Amino acid sequence: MIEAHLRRLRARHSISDAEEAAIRAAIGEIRDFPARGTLVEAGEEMSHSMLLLKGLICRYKDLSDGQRQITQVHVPGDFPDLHSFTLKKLDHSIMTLTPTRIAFVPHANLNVITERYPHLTRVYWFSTNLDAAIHREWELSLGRRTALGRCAHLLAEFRFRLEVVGLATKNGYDLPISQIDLSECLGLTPVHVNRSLRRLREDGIVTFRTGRVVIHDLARLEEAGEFDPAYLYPVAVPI
Amino acid sequence: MIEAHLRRLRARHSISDAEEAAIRAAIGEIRDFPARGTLVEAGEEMSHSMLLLKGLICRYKDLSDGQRQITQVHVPGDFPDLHSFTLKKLDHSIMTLTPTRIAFVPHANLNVITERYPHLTRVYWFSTNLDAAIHREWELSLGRRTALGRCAHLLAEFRFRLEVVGLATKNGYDLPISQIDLSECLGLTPVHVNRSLRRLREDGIVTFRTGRVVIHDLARLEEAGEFDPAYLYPVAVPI
DNA sequence: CGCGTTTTTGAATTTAATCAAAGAATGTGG
DNA sequence: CCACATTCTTTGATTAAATTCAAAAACGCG
Repeated sequence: MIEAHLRRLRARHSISDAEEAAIRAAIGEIRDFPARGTLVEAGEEMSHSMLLLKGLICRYKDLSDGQRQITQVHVPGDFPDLHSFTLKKLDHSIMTLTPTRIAFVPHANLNVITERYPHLTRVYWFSTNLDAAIHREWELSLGRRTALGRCAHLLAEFRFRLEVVGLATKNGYDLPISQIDLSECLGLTPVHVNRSLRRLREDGIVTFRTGRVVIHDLARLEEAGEFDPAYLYPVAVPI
Repeated sequence: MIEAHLRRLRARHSISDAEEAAIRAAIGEIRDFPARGTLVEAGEEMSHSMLLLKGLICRYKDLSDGQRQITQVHVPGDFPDLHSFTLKKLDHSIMTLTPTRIAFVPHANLNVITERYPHLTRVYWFSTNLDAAIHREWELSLGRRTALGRCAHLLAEFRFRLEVVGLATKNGYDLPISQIDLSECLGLTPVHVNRSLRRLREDGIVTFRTGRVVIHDLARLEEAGEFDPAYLYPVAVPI
């Protein structure tokens, strides 16, 4: 059930049996949610964090004219609002992109972890710092990459993150979201995303269609987006 | 010496005498650095974190063609690379923008804090989560705000963060950096930043000149940037 | 004072947004 | 299972925003 999460943690750190037991003990209710539903509104007071078991969700912020910026997309195994444990009120909203299954982890249980399991606390701290590293890479995309580069980079990032939890190969992965969703990640209009994707397709690099990403040439995809996975910390780091 | 840092922490959380002592005990060497110098190169292995006592520094990432995106600017009292405690290798570089004074905090000492001071650990975890919240707001700026809105928002954010540590008033603050630096924060060219700043000045909102920001109309500045300080967590949150 | 950097401005170009509308896919209720 | 409605994708034409190129003016430092 939380296998994807453990796999994600163990990709970077060693987790002892006692720590795994502590994680399992911290988990409360498990619930399913339909696609495109609000999970948390910005400013809401949180008393639990959510562990994503299945599906895709995103965090986003809106401007007053309705323009939306998705600040991060989460894949199974992620702990999308672990930061609410210390922030309490979130500065952003969270919604499902696809049907999802979520495990709720009460903050009281996370507090027990910080009191009794310093190493596991550091591992979870690392996890929120990894989220911040992804934010920084997106800042680079939004601020400096071209439309084509942004699209390529995002598709490469998703592939890499999904592969860590066994949901992608070198050749492709399921991504059942719309080009509108992509445009809200990329700071572009849906029309321009569509044109950029056409270009990537016509150049024989990648095809995104009907909820699936088919990669024709991974090397060229990563090159087009200047994707370097170092910011995703793929290597184990003892802490 | 670390008064700005304590002030910043205590703006949000209560710090006990024992915790303050633990912070002071964790501090190692203190050094001064000139303006525009590299403090850390991306990918470098870190064994300490840096506490900014005086001056301004930034974190940034470059593309291969030399384009630079500054992902965050740090003000006195900030712990700019506290995240290196868990990440070890940084995904970005760090440089000084102005002459600075920095206190080095060995990771070994931070480790002691996580083993012995769970509450202080949560406070520092909060601190890195606050950094991530700033990243998200910058993603919104870079992805969706207009050039004018980005400039206004950034100047409003700097004012707010500097006021927390007593370095800004409602009327202005020192900001001894160039328009080129601003353009690297904002994902714009220096030329366009210059034009946006002229517009803000001619509209009687704010003047940025010779290292100083003079605010003519704070309400209109924050309105122009749709600045809402909620993401900076100005209110105390018990954790 | 003189040199290098930064700021400022103008003109031309490029990129991406906007507007508009036709097709394709998806989901729903009958 | 089909018909219809809705949403999403795709394309073309036009407009707007920001970049690029160029050069002069101002500033800051040694």
